Amino acid sequence: MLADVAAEAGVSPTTASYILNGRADEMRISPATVAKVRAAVADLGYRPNRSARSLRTRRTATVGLVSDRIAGEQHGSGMLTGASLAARELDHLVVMGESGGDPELERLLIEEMLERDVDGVVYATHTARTVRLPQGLRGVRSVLLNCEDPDERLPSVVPDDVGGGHAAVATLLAAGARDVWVVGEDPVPEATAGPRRMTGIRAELAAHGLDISGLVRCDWSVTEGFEATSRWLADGGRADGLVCMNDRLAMGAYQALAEHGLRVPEDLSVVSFDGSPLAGWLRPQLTSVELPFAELGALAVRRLLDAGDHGGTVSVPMRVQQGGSVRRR
Amino acid sequence: MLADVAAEAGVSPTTASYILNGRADEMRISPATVAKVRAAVADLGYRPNRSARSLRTRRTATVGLVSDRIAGEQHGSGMLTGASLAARELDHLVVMGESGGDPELERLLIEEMLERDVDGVVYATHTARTVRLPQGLRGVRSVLLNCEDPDERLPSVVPDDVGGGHAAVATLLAAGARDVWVVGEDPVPEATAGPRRMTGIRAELAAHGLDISGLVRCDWSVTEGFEATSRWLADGGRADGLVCMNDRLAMGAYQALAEHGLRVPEDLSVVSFDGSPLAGWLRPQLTSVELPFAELGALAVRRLLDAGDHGGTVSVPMRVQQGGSVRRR
DNA sequence: CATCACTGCTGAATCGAATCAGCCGCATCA
DNA sequence: TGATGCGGCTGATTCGATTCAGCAGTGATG
Repeated sequence: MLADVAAEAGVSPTTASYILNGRADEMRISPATVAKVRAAVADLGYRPNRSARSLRTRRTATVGLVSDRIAGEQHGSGMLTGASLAARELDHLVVMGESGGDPELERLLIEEMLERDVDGVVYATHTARTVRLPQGLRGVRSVLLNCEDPDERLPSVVPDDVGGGHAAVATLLAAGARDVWVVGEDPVPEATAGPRRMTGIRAELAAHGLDISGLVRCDWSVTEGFEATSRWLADGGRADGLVCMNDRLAMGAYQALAEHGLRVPEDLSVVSFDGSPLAGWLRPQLTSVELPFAELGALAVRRLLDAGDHGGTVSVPMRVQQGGSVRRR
Repeated sequence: MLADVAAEAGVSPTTASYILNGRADEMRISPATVAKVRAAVADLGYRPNRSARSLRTRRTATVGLVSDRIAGEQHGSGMLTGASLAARELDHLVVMGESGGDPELERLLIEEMLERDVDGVVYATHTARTVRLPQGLRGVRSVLLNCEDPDERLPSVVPDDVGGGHAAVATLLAAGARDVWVVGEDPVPEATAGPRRMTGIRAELAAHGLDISGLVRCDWSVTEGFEATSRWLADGGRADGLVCMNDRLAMGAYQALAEHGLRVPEDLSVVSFDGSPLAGWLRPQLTSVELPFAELGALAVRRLLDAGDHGGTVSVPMRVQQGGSVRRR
């Protein structure tokens, strides 16, 4: 313990404490004494007891991360990776809990985290959406991850879906596409990804004097993507560029296109959103606008621990992950 | 704080403490007093300060979970979900850290967890394999998750890959397959999934007087699956049943089969391992022997917190997740 | 030469629980 | 009647740090 270090160095625990907390200069401790204490620390392999420290300081060098199911789902778990790494860089650890969407479990998790004096809480959702900050987090330092609360001015970290929409269309236009259809429509009212991507898509087309040629309505699953695209093709649907709202949808669309004898990218170009591993598994590999999950998670933790952060939403750019689904010119 | 509760109830903090720690009977505290204290607790909304408690008891109601990259990869993150839920059920929280495979980062994470007095550490790997327990965990209560240390008799939780191999082949045999090929071969010497699955596969075939007809060698990626299977088909390869070592490989095999005009399951049946979401995305949906990640994670935490656990490996059964890739008879 | 400021350090209290070693009063027993 | 036991509770210490208030010694200042 600290007392042993102090004894070994021949100083008081107070002095040792100041030195270990980087307050040596402030407290005018002589370099000689500092050296003695550091030597003692190294000698004894001293490691502070975090519980004791937390008891006094009410800080634990720990951040909470509550989510609905970001670990459970395939891709979004990158947010955890990013959060974990960023926390480590700032000498913190992540305490995580998954509610699976159950509000009561969520309440319990938050309560347990606060009991353990986490220095702040990241509240994350698997799907980009609007949320209401849980009661238990009111007054608690927190950052929203992949979601926003329109009623509160909270720090919030989300992907830049509008910019992503621009990028997706820009990729198609650069390949010469002029007849662009969109596949997928977000059915959940709170979800933000769909509408924002659509905003970007339309704006980028408008900048070239175009608009979308049409919308193939379906939700964001492989089977829906397949069926909706099949129906569209069966009805004589045609396009030279397809924007799919996510990679799974695109996979379904690929299946439908193949069944109708259409080749990607020779007959039409396809771009989608997510940049998930799936994009790299399809043939041809899918050009997809990447959700920067790890960055989102890391930024959320950094903002949480940045005392100077003054709230508001930060949108992280989405980059185009090149595949082979857009025709080269 | 506890002192307030005691004051409100008109008893000493000692008494209140005993009651809240379930030692009322042992300490012969009268029911009347217990009731008073409980009322005061409810009244004041008392929540114990965990740091203070930890300082005395050296327990934090927290478990560490260090992994290489189980969050980072798509499917295995289910282990986190399971661990989180099991921890909650036992009134614990999970402190997680991802090393990304970097031994130095792993060391740091473990050190930080121990400093924070986690009650134990789950050491998890993304890929089922043998490992050596990290130095920092020697003498620390720990459970291996999805890995085993052959040199130590540690509690370890892994999927039953041998049983999975049996199940995969049983499914094919039940569909009438007699000419069974295996696609995929584990190139990493420490990996255990491949060899064990192969053991089960051969044993189940042997039980029916058969053996595998051949092995299509490749590592476990979509592109390798595609290329290796394509080569095999080009060389005149034929089978009525294909066992793919994982779902990604199977996806590659699907692509190759389609290119060669072979239909699943009409021309041959396919089973694979993982039971990942991908299996449900393929057409036809893939019959796959599921890796029970959530169960594995949950069991690891339960064993970690079970003082009566005496070590040794527990293999969790792998169930067949039915798709449409095996011919019905 | 008294006052003052400054340097370099320390003693003691504090955070909020857990827990050991009793203590008081009353019934029982020889 | 005095010893003994037990039911029901409490005082004081402890866990290991942080931190406030303050105290010697020294040199400068008026």
